[in-house]
Amino acid sequence: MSIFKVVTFNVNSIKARVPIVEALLDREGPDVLCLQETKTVDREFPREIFEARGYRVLVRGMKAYNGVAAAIRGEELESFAGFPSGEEMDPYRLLGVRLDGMWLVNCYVPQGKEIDHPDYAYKLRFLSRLAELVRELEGDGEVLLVGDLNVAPTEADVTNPKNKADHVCFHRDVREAFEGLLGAGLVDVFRRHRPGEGEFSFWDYRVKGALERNIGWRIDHILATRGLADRSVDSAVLRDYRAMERPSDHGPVMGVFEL
DNA sequence: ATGGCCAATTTTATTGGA
Repeated sequence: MSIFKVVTFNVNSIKARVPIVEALLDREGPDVLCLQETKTVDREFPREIFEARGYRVLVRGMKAYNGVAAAIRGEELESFAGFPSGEEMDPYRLLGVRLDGMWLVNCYVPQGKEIDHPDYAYKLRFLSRLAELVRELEGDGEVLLVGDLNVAPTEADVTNPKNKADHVCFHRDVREAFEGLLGAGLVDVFRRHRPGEGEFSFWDYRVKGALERNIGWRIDHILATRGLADRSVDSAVLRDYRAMERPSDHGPVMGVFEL
């Protein structure tokens, strides 16, 4: 029996977040750290902060936008970026890594902009493909899907849900798409351990005192297939990192498993 | 209460984020 800790963190630029990510690695010592919105081309990614601490790092980044990375302890057995038959930007939003005993999937789902914007249709397609991918990967065993899914799945996952019906992160269609992931066999690991209200992972910079007043969204998720979810022992939002100097607008989300 | 923020690039404005 060993402890396996995963942390997912939308960094909103890896270069701007080096001190916070270093603190996260040193204090939490995750086995796997998945990052989104790294906003940095691969040759400029600060691999050294991970490698100096004994991690291997897989990156798929581009200039200014998007970008995902995974820091892992030990060797990946196999990896991929994007969907088998996907779209141009998908590889900068989806990283799959075969670890010992599971497929790890790190994703940054498109935000969608507005309900009538083409990006929202792309978001729904992305989530639909993600559910399809999960079903395929389940053929190999357990699947751990983490990342910024840009969906608050229930009314408990956002402040003032009543006026968010047409929001691209809360619209009924996008919540239905999230349900499609659960329908593919994934379990909301965070909710298994934290059933209460006011559990958020994103607090908008623009809302004055958002963190102190806890006005936010739970859009960063840790989902796992049943066998893995049954071995989870804890999950939490690490909001201290949102309160640090020069923070991301997201907080890291942690999941702990006994494997 | 979605902007008043923040980060990046096309930088002393614009764009995207959620």
